[in-house]
Amino acid sequence: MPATAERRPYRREGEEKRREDLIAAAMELVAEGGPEAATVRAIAARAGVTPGLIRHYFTSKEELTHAAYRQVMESMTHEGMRASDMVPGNDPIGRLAAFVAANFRPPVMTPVAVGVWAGYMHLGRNDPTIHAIHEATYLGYRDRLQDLIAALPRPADPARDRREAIACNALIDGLWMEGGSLPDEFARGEVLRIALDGIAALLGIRFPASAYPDPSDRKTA
Amino acid sequence: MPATAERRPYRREGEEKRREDLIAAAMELVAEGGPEAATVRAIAARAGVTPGLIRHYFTSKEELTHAAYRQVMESMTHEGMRASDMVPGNDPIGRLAAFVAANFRPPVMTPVAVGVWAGYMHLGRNDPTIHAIHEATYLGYRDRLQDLIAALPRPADPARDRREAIACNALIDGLWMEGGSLPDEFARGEVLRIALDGIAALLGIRFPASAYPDPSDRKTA
DNA sequence: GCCCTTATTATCCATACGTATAATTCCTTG
DNA sequence: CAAGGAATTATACGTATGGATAATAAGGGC
Repeated sequence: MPATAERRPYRREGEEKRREDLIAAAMELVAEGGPEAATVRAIAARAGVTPGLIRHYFTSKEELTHAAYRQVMESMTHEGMRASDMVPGNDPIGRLAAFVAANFRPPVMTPVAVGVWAGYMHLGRNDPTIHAIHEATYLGYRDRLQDLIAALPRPADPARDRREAIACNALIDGLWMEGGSLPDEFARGEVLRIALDGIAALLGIRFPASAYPDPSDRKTA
Repeated sequence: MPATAERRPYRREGEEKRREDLIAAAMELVAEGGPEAATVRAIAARAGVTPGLIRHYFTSKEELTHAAYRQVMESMTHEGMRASDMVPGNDPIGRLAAFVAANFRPPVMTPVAVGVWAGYMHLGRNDPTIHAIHEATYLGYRDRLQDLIAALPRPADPARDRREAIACNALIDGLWMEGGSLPDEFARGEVLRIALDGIAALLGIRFPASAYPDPSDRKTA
């Protein structure tokens, strides 16, 4: 053992940036290889630090991975709500279309997001915190969708709205999963087009042509 | 250390039974806690043997878990095909309804099946064997669905059939996931009813009342 | 009823994991 | 420019994992 054991040089960073970097590194690794690939050592290497630092910012590795999971899930819901809230005027169909469309473009429909979701899905059955995050984001999403459906210009029927929200949510989930995990399987804009057509059929409405992606991308491969 | 170290007594079993037991044990553990819970020691304990025996029947732990995964996936596809093939006469709508219904009852829609599916889903991105099994069962399922849709009594339109098969597949997937992982969230038969209504809306058809579950179970909670 | 094959158990090994703690170096404050 | 504190690295520990090998006993063939 040489006495000249060189110690790795480093820079001090703000707490916020370090936490963000570690969460981002954990997200990437979970997306790539599932939760079991997001080891303390791998996360640290990806973030460019040494493993010990993780426990300086998080009381345990679990806390870090939970934070990463929550961030992915919340970002997805927030994207949809933000898009629908941006539609001006009293336009229930336009708001619904915007909400749907947000799910089928980055940053929501990406291999990373789908990978994280899949990697954590089964953990919710054993980990109460994961389960709580999953339930909160999942049911919150569906409730938001049901609100948009209930606002459509037609006779009120809460039981029907519930069933249709469940169906639309399932359709969006399935398409999002396929489109995000097999991006080369579909033409540009194809998944969104199928989603809008499907939701219109499920609800008995029509979306305006402006809600659809550019027709030049509509090729069905 | 006592010299009377008692060796565990055992019975010799046929190779077939031992393999089945080990696969079943691996399936259960994957369903309960994901692939990382299916350790060599846990599988052996569940099957009532000692860890060394696994390597006597399988060249590696991977080979065992792949066998378990393939068995779960193939059983799901076979259930749907078997149900639709059992419909007598030239009855495309009845065959489609039977295919759909098979997905929303045991042994297809169970927490175990959904757990195995979720546990292995993300592994397909790195493990070529898992990916091949996933792709074969997944696309095979969708092709089967598209065949049933193409057989409906209406003008032929392959491009439309493809889009509708993608949409129906996504709807079934999403509902199957929800219904299997949150069984207490839905009334008996509710998921199947929503699925049939949704697919009918997506395809512009109507299923006969006989395709639906017993009306006494239709309560919407 | 003995023996021999082999199914099964027991033990060992190298590795990787999460965590705890000690040692250092960067940066700010005066 | 000195000093102290905190951010970061380095090292060590206990445990669990998958796999390899040696020891044993169950049960069928003669």
